[in-house]
Amino acid sequence: MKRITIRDVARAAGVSLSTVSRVLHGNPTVRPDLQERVLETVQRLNYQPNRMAQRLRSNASNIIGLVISDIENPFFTSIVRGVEDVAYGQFMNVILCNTDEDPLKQRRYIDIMAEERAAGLIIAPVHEERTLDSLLELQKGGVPVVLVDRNIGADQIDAVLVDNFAGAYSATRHLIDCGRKRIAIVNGETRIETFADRYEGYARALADAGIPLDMKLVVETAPRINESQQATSRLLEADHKPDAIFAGNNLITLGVLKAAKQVNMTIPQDMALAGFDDMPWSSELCPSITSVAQPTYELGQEAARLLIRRMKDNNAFQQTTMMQTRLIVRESCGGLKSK
Amino acid sequence: MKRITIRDVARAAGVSLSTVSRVLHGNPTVRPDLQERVLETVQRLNYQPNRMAQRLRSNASNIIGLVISDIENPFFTSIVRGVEDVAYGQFMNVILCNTDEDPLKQRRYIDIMAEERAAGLIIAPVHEERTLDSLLELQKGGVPVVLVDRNIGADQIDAVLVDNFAGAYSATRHLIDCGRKRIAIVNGETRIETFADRYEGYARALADAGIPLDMKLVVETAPRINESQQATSRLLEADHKPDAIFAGNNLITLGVLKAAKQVNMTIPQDMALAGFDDMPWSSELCPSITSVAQPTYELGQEAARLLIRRMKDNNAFQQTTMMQTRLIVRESCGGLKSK
DNA sequence: CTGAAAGCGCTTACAG
DNA sequence: CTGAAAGCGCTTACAG
Repeated sequence: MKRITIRDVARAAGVSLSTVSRVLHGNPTVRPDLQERVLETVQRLNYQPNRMAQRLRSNASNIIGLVISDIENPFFTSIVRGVEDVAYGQFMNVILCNTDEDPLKQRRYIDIMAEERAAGLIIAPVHEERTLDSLLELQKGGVPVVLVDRNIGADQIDAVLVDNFAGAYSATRHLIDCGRKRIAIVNGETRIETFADRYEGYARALADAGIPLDMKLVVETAPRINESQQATSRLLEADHKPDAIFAGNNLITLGVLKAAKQVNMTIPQDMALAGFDDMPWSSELCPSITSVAQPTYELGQEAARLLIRRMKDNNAFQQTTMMQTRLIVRESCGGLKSK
Repeated sequence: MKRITIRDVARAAGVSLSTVSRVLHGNPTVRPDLQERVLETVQRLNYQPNRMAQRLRSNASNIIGLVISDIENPFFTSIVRGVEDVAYGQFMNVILCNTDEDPLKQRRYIDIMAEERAAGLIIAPVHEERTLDSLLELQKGGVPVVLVDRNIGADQIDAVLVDNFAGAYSATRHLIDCGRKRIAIVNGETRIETFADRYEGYARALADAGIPLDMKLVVETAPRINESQQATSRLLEADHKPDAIFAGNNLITLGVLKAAKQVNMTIPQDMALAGFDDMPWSSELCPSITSVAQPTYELGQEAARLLIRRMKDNNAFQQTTMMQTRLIVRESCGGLKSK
């Protein structure tokens, strides 16, 4: 099963390696008849260049690496679509890696992208000691990098971010406006920037309304359905129950719903619920869920645009794009309390 | 920004290239003191081998390519998790590509995987003239291939499949048992094997119950929320409405729900609904949805296992694993009609 | 046990 | 306009 090489083509077409290579790269200095003969031979032998060899020489590829942290979170898959749609418009291909919030996997995938000579890297990073350094190194090595969704403290790397603080503030404020007093937060781990920002927004909204922060109402959990359901169960079985929950993302929202059902609490009567991420099913849930919509697809698009911009001009000034969220009010918080 | 090469290491450590290479590959014939010196130098210079060059020579990688057709469909992302978990156990990395059901993109990604010298390929293929051939070619070229979810007619390629026919049959049968007479199907395009099988299961269940097939109740749509919502709207605004709908996948189910709400039809009173794919939110919807659960995670695991098996023994007999579904009955079909 | 050399499949100055 | 040759960074027989 020997592969056809450029040498085979050259021999079959009766020309030199150089000529074949030139034809393949659209070099115009080749005599038309030779060009045709080469093209015909390439077809006939079904020759496919060996990219390893190509890249060993010239170091380029048309692959964009996209590293996300949870493939099962629709937030990220929507970003993927945004990236892909812009990338395809530029004839780039997108390759995806899922780190699962695991610094080890992240490191492996960053290495792979470097070694595969990706044309660029878009990453929703897990913060970890060496992450920033390795990204900066990658960038210095000629692979443009764009951060998406999570700022790991670099004003040296282009980034596309969401105003998580403001989003969480608006949701919490809404719960307060609905007359809730004991507002809990079930949140992802605050070692992850987005969740830290959401916590801050929540805390600030409470403070601004003169509601003291009760740490018994602050729950941190892995941002997944099962884990957050269990964490919420513990919260709801404890002594002083909350009369409202702000959920840190869409998976946590589902976890909270399941936990509430389990202990027979009715939403919004017994407890209000607002959550981050608006999903296609948010409006179809029982009850429909008030949620903070993020511009996920647009995040992906913008990240790809920034990356391509930097691929074209590696000296471009660093740019951070910040996008706002939108609160979508539905049934899960009850009505507003009239003043 | 010149990269450190093996030559730099050799020079710095005062040995030959060969020796460095041997140390890096754990070749035991190297004197311990030299070995240590080399290792120390590698560390100090932060040397990372160039994979392009490595693979140009020895053709191996530890990357499994995983090609799916819709990154936004939770069915596929759950498969991804299954593949990853098994792959990591074998120290393989997984790289994902999203074809979007587009034969062109699929072709590009298959090529990329071939050119990147992936150690193996798992694919949920879009059926298209050349797909099977290119996969067979890849396999002959030494890259093991496993089909997942979709059989494109190859008993020459290992495959992990779901019994879509039986799943669709059981859901349709259930709707019949609930006393429904005018049962529609809103399905994905039957050019895709899974949807074709589901259609067959639906049709057979009707036939077995002596209910004539009414082609006005057979709707084909892109298997996405918006498209299926629109298609369902047209169905529900037409003359003789259905009294039940069988939805071809989880995204279509959401589309049907939205369409029903739009025309003020109440489920299950005005119309029953059962759908393929059980999702975390299926139980929280309004009403909770009767659905056909697929072993998604297990599909991914088994696919990875088959792939690794073949990587170890390229002469293994072809194997097809068929998995069954499970009908989960909830509120959306109303109660069973007692006989 | 170690080094010099060939070669993987390409691209690209360099001559002509 | 075209070819011969060098070289990308490795690995691996082949000598010693």
